Amino acid sequence: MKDGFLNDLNENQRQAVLYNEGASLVIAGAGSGKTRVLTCKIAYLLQNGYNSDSILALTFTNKAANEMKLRIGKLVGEESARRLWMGTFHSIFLRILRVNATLLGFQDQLTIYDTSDSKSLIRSIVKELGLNDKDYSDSKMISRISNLKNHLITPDTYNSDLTYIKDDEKKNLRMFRHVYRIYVERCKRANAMDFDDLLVYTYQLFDQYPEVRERYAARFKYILVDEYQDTNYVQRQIVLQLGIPSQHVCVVGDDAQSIYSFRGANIDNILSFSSDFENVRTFKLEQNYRSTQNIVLAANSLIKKNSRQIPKSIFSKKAEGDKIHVTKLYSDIEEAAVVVKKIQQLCSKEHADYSDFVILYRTNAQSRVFEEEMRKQSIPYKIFGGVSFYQRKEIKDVIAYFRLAVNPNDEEALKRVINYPLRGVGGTTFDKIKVVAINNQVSLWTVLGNIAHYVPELNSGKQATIRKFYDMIAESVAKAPTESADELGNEIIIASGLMNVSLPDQTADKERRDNIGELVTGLRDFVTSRQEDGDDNIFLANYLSEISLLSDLDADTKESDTDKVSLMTIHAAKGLEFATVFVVGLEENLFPNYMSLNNPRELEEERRLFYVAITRAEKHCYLSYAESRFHFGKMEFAQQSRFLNDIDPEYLQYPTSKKYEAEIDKRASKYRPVFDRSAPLPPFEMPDNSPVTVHQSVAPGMKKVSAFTRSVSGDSSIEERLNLCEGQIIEHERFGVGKVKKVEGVDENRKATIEFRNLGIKVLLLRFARFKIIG
DNA sequence: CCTCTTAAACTTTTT
DNA sequence: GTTTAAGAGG
Repeated sequence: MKDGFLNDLNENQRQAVLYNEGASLVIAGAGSGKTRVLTCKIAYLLQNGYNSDSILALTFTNKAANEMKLRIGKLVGEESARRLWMGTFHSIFLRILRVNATLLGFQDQLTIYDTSDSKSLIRSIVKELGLNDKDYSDSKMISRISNLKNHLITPDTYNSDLTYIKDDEKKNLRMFRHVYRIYVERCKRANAMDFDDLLVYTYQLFDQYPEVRERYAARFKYILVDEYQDTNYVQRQIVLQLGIPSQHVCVVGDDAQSIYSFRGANIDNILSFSSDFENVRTFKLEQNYRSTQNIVLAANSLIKKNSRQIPKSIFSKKAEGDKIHVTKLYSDIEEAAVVVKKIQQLCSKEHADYSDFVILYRTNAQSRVFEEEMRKQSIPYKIFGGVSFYQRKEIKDVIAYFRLAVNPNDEEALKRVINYPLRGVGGTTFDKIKVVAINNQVSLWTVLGNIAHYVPELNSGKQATIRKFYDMIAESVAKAPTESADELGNEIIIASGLMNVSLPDQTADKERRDNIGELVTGLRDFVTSRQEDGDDNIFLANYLSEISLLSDLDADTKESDTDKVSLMTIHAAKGLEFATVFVVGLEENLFPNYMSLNNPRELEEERRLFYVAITRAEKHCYLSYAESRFHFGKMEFAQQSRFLNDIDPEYLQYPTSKKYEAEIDKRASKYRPVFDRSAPLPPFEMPDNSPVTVHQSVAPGMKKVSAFTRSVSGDSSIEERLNLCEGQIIEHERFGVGKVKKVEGVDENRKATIEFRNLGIKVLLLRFARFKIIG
């Protein structure tokens, strides 16, 4: 196709697309067609001599990358869009590191540690060093480490800098440097990288191997970066490493929408871009094509309250539109009910689609009440974020086995499944193995492979179980490089015994199995879709590196998912737009969040977050807050957010009419919280002649018995119990009445298989089991 | 020595 | 309201 798409651009947009002689900075206000500029620019480059694989386009979310690929595909054809190097910083760098990480002392099959893996490793290290986990909490450690990594401060640098060490002394974190050093060592020994490592090691690769850097710098003839205001120090450095030689770099961003400083993002990157490159041309996109004038003006008046920003004046030529509605409610429950009702109304009256609506909140925890209300009113909805599919326990279990097949040195995966399903390798045994591994500076896997040599004090039975586990994993390791991902995946699920585990709760058990089934389906889909793309050999390693960087936001939207109300955090909503937006929970301590109240910089970030929220709206924007809300399972009271006062009242509409107040009041009684939850409950009465005893409270010193325990008067003696025979009937303290099916073993190993009336078959170790022989 | 039950602690936002 | 650490029981 011709470059007809240039005609759809305004003057500034067109100039930004056409200028490709040197570095350029595009300051793009909310809704100003930023994505359009990026996609058109790439399409233009492709039509003017650049190949797909010579263009590098970096984004922050997979979602943004995929959407852009789709739009470029429409302009220039899917085939060349697919071959672009377009993706998140993390996924692109993983792709580079998978080829080059051996130079940095890694083996070729890298594992990615997600945040929970990192935390779990930190906890182990803190424990091993004998530090208390209050001062050295995993969250504190991980954020410190992340911060250091994002500023390219290695453990070596850290250890040789007295200012850091003195600072730690002052904060009573003297041992932190050891935690950091060991953490990095252990990741490396496990052949694993965390999210930050993907950036740090890429930087180091280019820094220590100039020929590698030159190769990639030459390959990427043009580099584009989306959301540049959200880049951190190391990301900026890598852009410099690759972009300085050619100067063909275009970054796009909006300082007003910088909302990731907690992750190390630095607004100054966008300000210093002009000095990082030569003769930078700057383009400003100030016309908002998304929202009505009222929304744009309201947002402008809000952001003006921030001190640091690049001057610009965003305007809209759309209709004036509604004012922004502000609603006060009694409780979080009422807030949910009113918002959902409003959506229903608008859908029936104005024939809006469900997908025109989004509910935005500050924290994921707020989604619950809305979810419940949507269910109750049977309105289709879709929650983004929160607990991702891949974060579910059963899925992480399966993935851990997959990870071991690809990289058996993966310590966190091994820790997770060495005793799941239960095989009798508990904490004590595992600790022994770990101590040996640390002392010998080898991985856990190495110890397991030669258990008799490393841990001779383990009895032969334990050694045998461990050898069995080792052989099972070793078999999958052997097959991983040659067998297709879906085949091997299925084999592993069977061999691991994960499907033999059943949960006591039937619904939970079914859900668990369904989820594993869904994972298997997903794996098969992944393999077939890759095969359709012409890749014949798809291994578990490919699958893992694909999913390790996926978040739930990226979950592919199925056809059936189209017409639904969206629920998400404001962070997740960046880059999206909706006809009608509800921003909920506008209360002090929640939004702005209490964590940021003491720090003016963080408070400004919260305000930018609010700015992002409002500017998602095309036509209607509703703000609401509740005077009371459940938090930590307790009722808490709140005041309206200071941010509501930051918007020029000219653009706001408070519902002041008498009629409205009456209506709210009427509804309120329905949702008004019950305040006397703490009042004493009436005594719980048990039916007469029940053998069940209820202990509501236990006097100090008394043995505690849980409620509803069937009391057995006097167990049989140990001799009687050890002489138990087949066919006898017993009554167990907890399990109730059962019949002895089988007795085996001698002396202290003597066990009985017993069929209980209510609970089915159990095996009891007679030395320990407490029961009474009743027949 | 392992496993189940109970207690405590915690939640900002994400690759 | 939910997930992880310590204690008791088998």
